[in-house]
Amino acid sequence: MIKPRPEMIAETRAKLVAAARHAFGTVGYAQSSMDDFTATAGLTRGALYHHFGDKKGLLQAVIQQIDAEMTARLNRVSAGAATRWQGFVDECATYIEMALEPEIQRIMFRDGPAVLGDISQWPTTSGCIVALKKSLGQLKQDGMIIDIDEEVTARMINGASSNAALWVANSDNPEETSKRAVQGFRTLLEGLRSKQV
Amino acid sequence: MIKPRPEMIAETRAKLVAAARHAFGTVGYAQSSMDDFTATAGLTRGALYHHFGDKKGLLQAVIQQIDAEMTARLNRVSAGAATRWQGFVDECATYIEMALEPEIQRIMFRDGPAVLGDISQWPTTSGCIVALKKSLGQLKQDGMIIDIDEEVTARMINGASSNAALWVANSDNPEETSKRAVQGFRTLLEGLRSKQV
DNA sequence: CCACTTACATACGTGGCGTATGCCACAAGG
DNA sequence: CCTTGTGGCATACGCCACGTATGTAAGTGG
Repeated sequence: MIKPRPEMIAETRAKLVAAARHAFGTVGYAQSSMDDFTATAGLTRGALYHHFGDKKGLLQAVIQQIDAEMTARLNRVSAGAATRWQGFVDECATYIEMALEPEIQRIMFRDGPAVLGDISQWPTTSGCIVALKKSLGQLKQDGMIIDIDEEVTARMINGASSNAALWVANSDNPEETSKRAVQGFRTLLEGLRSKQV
Repeated sequence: MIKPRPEMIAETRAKLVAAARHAFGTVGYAQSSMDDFTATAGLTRGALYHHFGDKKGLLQAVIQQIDAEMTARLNRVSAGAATRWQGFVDECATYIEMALEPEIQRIMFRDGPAVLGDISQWPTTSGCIVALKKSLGQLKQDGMIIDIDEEVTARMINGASSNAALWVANSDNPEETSKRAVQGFRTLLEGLRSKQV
């Protein structure tokens, strides 16, 4: 019944990440007291410093977890679409939808960049950016889209969607505004398609 | 020789804003000690709390100042272009260039949103967004661009350029990367033009 | 000239962070 | 077994930064 040692450690780390994720996602990184959320995990800051070095280290771990979830979700969406182009569009729409979730928005698009800097500087390169780049590369190979710089375009799509989401989430009428945003996004993406009549 | 009272006050406020702007722009908002940068302005936190309420209030004042400068710069650029479309493209390119400046990037695109939330929630609505919207509206009236949602598009351009700039600024070779970014941006904007043969 | 406000400085309390240290469980070696 | 580490985590301490409460001098209106 007694769990093996490595499992206990993993559980401790998971509990800390979960507690921090909740705190960061609700009240924000700077407003989250380490004493508080470690206590809710049944631990103290001692465990935190031991496993993650400092508050920023824990934020990185949280981000890594969320990013993995988001990447998996994006891959599922693009894989389930009829055409590659449709898959890409769906992927972008999903990206906006995800950016609407308060936890993702706060951690991935606001506090994350503010505390850790640009994504490319993060230890764990963002899987979402990679996923977008991959989709763009395939579309280019297939001749579905014009000749673009995948890296640049992926970055801009990332920025555009996160910003659009921020705007939607803070609007008076999120549902309706969301439709406007997604529609505007589709229009923007249409401009990337090949002019095949 | 003795300056009138209101002028003294304005000077005090200006000194605080300037000192905070420098501190925020170099070491970042969270890392800036109020005691430190008020001291470099020859004042104390007492003056800060009196005029700006708290640290966030001072950040708002700093942002307002920078935003005014950026808006003026954007307006100059678009006014000096040959055509409206060219003016708009130049405006966007200028936006990316501005986002490359460390002070603007840090304050306007990283710490600002992280501390104050979405721009639309800021007390002083961002003049830059308004400028972009205005340009888009005129282009639409002129029939130069397809039918788009100006608000959404302005937001996405804002997000795309700020993110692209963040990427450029942290790349190994900023000059070359900047060219790639601007070029990619132009390509994206081309997609908005009317299909007038 | 006096009451009152304004524009700041000073003083204090609190809370959060980082580090140093301590304790306990477990694992390895004799 | 006993002993000697070592890793996992808690406790204790000091520091720094923020916010507020209070003080004070200069200005302002009646």
